[in-house]
Amino acid sequence: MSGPADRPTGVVSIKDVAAAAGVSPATVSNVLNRPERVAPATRRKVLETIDAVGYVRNASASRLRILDNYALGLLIADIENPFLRNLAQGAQETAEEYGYSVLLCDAARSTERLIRQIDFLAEQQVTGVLASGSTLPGVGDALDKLRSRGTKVVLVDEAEGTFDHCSVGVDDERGGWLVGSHLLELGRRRIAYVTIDVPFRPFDDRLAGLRRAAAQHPDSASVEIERLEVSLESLDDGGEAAAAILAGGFDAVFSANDPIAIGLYSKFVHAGVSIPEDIALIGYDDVPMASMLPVPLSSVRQPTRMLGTTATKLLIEECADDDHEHQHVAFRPSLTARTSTLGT
Amino acid sequence: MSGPADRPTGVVSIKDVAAAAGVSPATVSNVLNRPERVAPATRRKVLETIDAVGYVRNASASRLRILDNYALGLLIADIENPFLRNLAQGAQETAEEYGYSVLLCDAARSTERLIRQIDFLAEQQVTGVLASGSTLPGVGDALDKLRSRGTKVVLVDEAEGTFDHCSVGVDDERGGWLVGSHLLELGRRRIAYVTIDVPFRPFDDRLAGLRRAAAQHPDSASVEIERLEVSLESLDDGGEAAAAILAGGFDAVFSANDPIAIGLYSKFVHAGVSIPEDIALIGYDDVPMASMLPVPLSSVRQPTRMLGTTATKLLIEECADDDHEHQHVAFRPSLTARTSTLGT
DNA sequence: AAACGCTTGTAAAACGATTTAATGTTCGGC
DNA sequence: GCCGAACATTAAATCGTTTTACAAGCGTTT
Repeated sequence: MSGPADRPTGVVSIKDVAAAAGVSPATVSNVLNRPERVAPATRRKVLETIDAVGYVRNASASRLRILDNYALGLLIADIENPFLRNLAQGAQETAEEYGYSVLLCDAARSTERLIRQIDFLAEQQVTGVLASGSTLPGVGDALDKLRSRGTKVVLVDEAEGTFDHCSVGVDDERGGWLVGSHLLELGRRRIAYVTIDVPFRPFDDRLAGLRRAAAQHPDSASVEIERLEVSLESLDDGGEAAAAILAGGFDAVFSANDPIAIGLYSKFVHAGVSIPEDIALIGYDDVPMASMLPVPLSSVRQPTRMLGTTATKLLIEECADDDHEHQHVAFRPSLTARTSTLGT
Repeated sequence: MSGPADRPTGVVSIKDVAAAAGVSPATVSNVLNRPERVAPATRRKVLETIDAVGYVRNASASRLRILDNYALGLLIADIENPFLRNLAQGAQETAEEYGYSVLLCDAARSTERLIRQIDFLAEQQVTGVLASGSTLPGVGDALDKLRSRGTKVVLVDEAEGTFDHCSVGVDDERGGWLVGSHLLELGRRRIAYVTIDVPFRPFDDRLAGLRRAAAQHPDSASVEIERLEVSLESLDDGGEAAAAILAGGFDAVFSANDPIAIGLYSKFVHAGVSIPEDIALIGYDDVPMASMLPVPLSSVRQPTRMLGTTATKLLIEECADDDHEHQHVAFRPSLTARTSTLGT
């Protein structure tokens, strides 16, 4: 499958183009970067030559000279997480819109890899980084080091607001509160909160919100909330949790994310429990699958895509503006009530 | 949050380190790249200095000089697709293992963006590219151009085998055949194949395999196969398809992927149809959710992760070896039978 | 005709890391 | 005390692109 006469001899540089077009390298560079500075006839000839010899700009050389490469790093702790994935897509799109290129890094749940990716981005001299997972051990330090070198950093999925950087997050406490209010309004009183067996800030915040809703309830004395755990490694095997819930006489289950909820749903169906008559069930994240279950699952939706676009805009603004005020934006989650809590 | 006295003045280069350590830049470089060539005492001092001044290697400068940067591009047509996502993870892991860094590019279903990403990778001078989506219009040409510049390219999710590159894929025709054989063996005769409304090679291959299984059946005259479509944009709204299936008197449904199958499942449950007594249901891809449904879904599992690792190994081998024989590896899918076809 | 401005084009010096070839240094052996 | 080998270090060239400062050409104005 031979194209035109192959040019096996290494890379073709701007000098080769210059020679072939009978101009100087500087002119070729001008054609590429400030076309208005070169006469139309010359410009055309150079462009033709570029096409003919198959020249492609060497980004390394360019960046070396330029110093700002208009590249952003997008640090995703786990691309399997739909929250982060949507966020990444919003970020990618926005960056593109503003003419920035994006280096997408997935740490696949490994803290160690996340830190390696930070080092990688540092070596790549990206202008800014959009980072998730900053609360993982060691990650915050690595990001601080990055920032001290002048790289702009915006944190995502982290609503705290006292550090010297921008951040964008969702108000998880409010999300939990929404769920609590919803369940209590429906008359549920014994609520199980099912979460994972490793500490994870957002999940804890959701529980706090749930508890606040309970405390605010007029009949708060009658409300009971219990925290249960499932193993992070085997979400689909929430068997013990399901058993504990059935044995515990709960009339509602709030699970810290949708996959857990769906696993529980399946267990409940097998046990002959009807949702929501016997037990109301609600998840978090509103994954596409939630609305597709036989009993559509109530869930809390987060404006993930917008998180990504907003964070990216903040980051780009910080990269462009020298005097820049750090901002902390917290988005509000919204509850989508479906059959699994409302009934039909 | 100030660490040690910040060094706001731009980047610290190898020269700065050299000056601070009282050696020449060459020595610093040697410490970094061939530590055995420098006396232990000097080495230690240089390393300390690097740490003290916070030096980070400038990848652009390094790559410019080196020419081979041991970087691979990972071109993913759609990171939402679990098949490609798993593949990407396998690839990433393997690349890491061999000391290659990875530039992960997600085209988010846009052909135009995919092509831009190819150009981006070309400018980055990556050594090789692992590409999906090569059958999309224009992508093949862009990859050819890349290859003509000397970049190694391995195709994924593409079982064809006559071009001048390696490729790795799954035998989709066989996958369809497995499903057909399974359903026929269970006594099903009127089979609906539900796919999306845009042409997609792997999905068509699955149908072909299904038809072959039917043709091979001793009682092939009694077997009926019909192809139905759902809109790509609204998988969860396969309402018409579900209605058509119920009206059509089918006793089995094979859907081209799991999300479609799960959507249909939900519709069937609402219509009071029991699975698999009235209609057997089987999907494709074996997503985690498949086994979590109240009626666990039969599906076809592809060795996606291994696809990624194998493809990456081929790519790296091609990058390292000058004389390299192109290979075409086709993996075999396997059927996981669950309640949705077997019953209890 | 001299002076000026405007348009095009170019030579040459960066950018930071690597590497080759050469220069110092040290030290054991005689 | 001298020679050569082995070791440690370095000066300088190089990678490809961008940019600054300048030169050349040419038309217009005075």
